[in-house]
Amino acid sequence: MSQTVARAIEILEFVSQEPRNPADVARHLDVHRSTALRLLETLTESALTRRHADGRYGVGYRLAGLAQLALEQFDLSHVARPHLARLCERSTHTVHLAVLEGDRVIYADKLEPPRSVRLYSQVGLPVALHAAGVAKAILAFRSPATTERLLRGCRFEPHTGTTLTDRDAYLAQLADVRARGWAVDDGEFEDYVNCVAMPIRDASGEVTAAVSVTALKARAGLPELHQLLPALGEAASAISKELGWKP
Amino acid sequence: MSQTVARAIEILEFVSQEPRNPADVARHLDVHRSTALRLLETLTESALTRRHADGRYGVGYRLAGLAQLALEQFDLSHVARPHLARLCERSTHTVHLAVLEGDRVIYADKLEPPRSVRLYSQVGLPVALHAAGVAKAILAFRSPATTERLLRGCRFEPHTGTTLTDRDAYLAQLADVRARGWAVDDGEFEDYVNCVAMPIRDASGEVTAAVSVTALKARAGLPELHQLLPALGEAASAISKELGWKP
DNA sequence: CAACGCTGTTGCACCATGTGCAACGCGCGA
DNA sequence: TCGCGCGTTGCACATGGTGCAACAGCGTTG
Repeated sequence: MSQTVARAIEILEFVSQEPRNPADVARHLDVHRSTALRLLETLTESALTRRHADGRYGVGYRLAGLAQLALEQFDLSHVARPHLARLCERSTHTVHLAVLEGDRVIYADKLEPPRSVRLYSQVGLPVALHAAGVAKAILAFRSPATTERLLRGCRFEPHTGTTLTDRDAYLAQLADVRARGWAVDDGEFEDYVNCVAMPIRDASGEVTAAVSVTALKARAGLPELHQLLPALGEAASAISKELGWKP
Repeated sequence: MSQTVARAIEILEFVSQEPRNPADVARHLDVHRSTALRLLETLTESALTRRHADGRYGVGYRLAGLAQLALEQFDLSHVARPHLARLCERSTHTVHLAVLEGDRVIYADKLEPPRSVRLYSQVGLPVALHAAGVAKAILAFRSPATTERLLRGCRFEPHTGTTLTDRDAYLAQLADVRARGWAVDDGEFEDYVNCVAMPIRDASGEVTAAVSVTALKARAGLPELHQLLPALGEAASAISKELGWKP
């Protein structure tokens, strides 16, 4: 692991939220002002960041350009996108696509209905394996060996009153998910957000992705989200079939 | 300038074109295999890159996520986008938005009509100041001092038979651009590509951006592109007005 | 089937680079 | 006018980044 590269990446994350001046960046990284400036200069030279007229640094156009250039590498997202859009429109809630990547489950796409409250999730960030519906929807359909390996680094930290903090209880819930075909997040990561999730299968029938419908409990609780299971199932099934899955 | 960060960024550029295995990355950077692997591991840990099942590394979802997160920082692109889209549709050619950033002119947006031949330009990359229409459209309307400063690092390298390699001839052409209000690239960077460009003004009347219509000479030469000057002017003017410019 | 070449991986010594520091100038606010 | 915070630069040095050696695995070739 390269400390210097990790710092540069953290700068990108930091200034993506909003443009920041070099002193803010130095404080955020807990490094000297001259160190922050040198890292910013390197990122700016390649246009991943840019210096605004007021001296603050924000994200540069090359970040957008690289994302655009690499679009065709996000093949699953491409395939899934129209189905996610339809599900988002039908459900009027936030829809996520998540993928198993190495030892993590990462959000691969996110669609939000117009005028919705922004949820915490961001494309590219990993989920809390023990608390996220999409993670349960994936882990439930993996081999016990794989599930064990993925959970090895999981500390079952309590986030809310409903977070599962006991490994055995969690594995029991995965058995339920396997039986019924869908998973939930019952305010386990944030107590005012819940979701329902279903696995996506690839051409070999393996589960390495999942799709979910997420809402504020105040807007739609689990009972309302349960009504959306048919639509969620249709989306998950359509994506799976387009990936080559034959049920 | 941080060599380590620059290497990591070069890896991102390299694998954005297509996924690559670590040995390819090491060769590309001219570093040891273990160095390449360590840099890739750092990028992968933060999901800027990801490891495919076949061992190759491609771009990761976090790159897309950061670009999405930072969307609102590209305010000029937002303002310009609808006008660029209309111009692209009307002209049926590639449309670029470029901005002056520090001592460089960088492509900020690019729209291509369906089924068009891909041109070399990429969002986030700098242009050759002496050979690009958008650069001339910007430099022509900057103060002589700024133009001198920007051209200080310019070596007027010949790219094609029509590249301007003499500084004084270039400055004379900038005077023409100023007089008539638009610039051209007459196959100066690539001999089979030409364009027409116009400056965009901000609220204070300053020129820090430009818009262009670009085409293969085989599809549309300068005479055909000249026909598009009214439409180009409308787009440039509409964007300028939306930025607060009052003519 | 053995040999070879290439790749991925890891631990480690070492050196090149990244780092913080000091100093300075500037701008801003009290 | 003064004090403070920030941006910037040159430099000494500490540390992290680097290449190397060794190993295992895999695919190809003879």
